[in-house]
Amino acid sequence: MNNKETTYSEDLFQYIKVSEDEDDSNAVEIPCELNGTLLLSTLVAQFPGACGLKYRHPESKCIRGLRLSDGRLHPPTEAGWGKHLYICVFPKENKRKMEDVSPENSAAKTKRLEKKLICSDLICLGLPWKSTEESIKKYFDQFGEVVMVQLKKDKNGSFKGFGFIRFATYTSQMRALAQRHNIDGRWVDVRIPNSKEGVVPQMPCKVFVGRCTEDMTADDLREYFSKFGEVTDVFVPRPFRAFGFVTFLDPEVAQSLCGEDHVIKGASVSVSSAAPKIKNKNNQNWKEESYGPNSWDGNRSGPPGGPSNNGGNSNIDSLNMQNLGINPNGGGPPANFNLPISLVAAALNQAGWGGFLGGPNNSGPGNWGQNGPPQGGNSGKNLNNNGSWNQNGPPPYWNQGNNPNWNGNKNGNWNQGNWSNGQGWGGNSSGPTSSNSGWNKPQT
DNA sequence: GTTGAGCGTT
Repeated sequence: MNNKETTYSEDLFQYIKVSEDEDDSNAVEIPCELNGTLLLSTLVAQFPGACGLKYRHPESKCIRGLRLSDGRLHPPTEAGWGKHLYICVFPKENKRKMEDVSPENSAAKTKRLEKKLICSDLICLGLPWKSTEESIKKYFDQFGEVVMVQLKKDKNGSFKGFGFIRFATYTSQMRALAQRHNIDGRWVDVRIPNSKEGVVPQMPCKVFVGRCTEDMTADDLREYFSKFGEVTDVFVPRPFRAFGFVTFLDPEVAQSLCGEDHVIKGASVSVSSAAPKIKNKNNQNWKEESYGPNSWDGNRSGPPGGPSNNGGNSNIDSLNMQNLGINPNGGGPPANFNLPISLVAAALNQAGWGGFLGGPNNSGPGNWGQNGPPQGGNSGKNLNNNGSWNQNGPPPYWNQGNNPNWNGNKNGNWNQGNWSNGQGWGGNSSGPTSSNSGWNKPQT
């Protein structure tokens, strides 16, 4: 593909030795990419909080830093990585040992970590009654090492249906937060606990990709951007809108790409923050230019035929805060949102909330109620206190009227109509797909 | 014994 790949061809899948200091007894061998670079996300997966690499040059005896670009660390020379022991670089305020990530920190260390919290406990809501700490640990081990599971019980010792987990690494946590969870047939919400609001940094993982051409599919974007880091979601609106969204597992990868131009399928696309533009706080009309870096409107951001105006004030500042990494209310829509929730959901899902807002997005809803896809017909209680969907799902009008694309039936199930048939949300990887089946599955 | 929105005896 390029010269570097040729140059480093002997080093395909090469592992390099990385340690936190010059003592290599704790070194970890981590894999490089095909083109000879090392993804920062790969490094961070093993060394949470790491921001770079350095090594001691054998001749000069000096410490040399490695070049970091586009979320990738580059080998020190054209000859490749050599046999050096590479040493992690941590942000100055965050210099610490791996053990510090564990919850058993001293108070002083914990305080120092507050500036850049690596992991948080995560709350798991809606766990099956039959869950045990062992079974929950076993389930979440697929996302990375689970260092804590606490299932909450009442005074009688009976399980209350929720609990807390903690991963060893931020990457594992991100991975778990980035998708839905079906445990023993139940949809389980995994979220940052309310108690961690505003404490745990919620960096935006989603970028806006502008100047897309019509022949660029979600798969094209995924394939291209995967070389920078693990892609957890891609959204390409159809009909053609000349933009898309790509969500990375690692927010640092997302940030590193912002402001860059990239060539995909012979066309230059621009990558920028997915944070929505603020136009007019009052009377948001969700039309052209009112949202998104390059203009996109609320009408088309949801399935065609969805509600088209809001009829109320909105709290877009909160929305943007979320996109900018501020998490005022635990990841759900602002509690005082006055927009029709359908629009909010449609817009937010594309505005960078993919991993945290429930909705047709394979980042997965942390916030759908226990019944998974919304059930129709309710008395207006559509949001719980966190602004998440409750069991009743969105308002009845999602399922009524002349909006066949929102739902082909009125019984409130999302498993029919066009959610998965190529219209509206369907037809791209952001809608309910086989990889996130369960949109169709009622929960008891 | 049943149940299904929530936020943790640290």
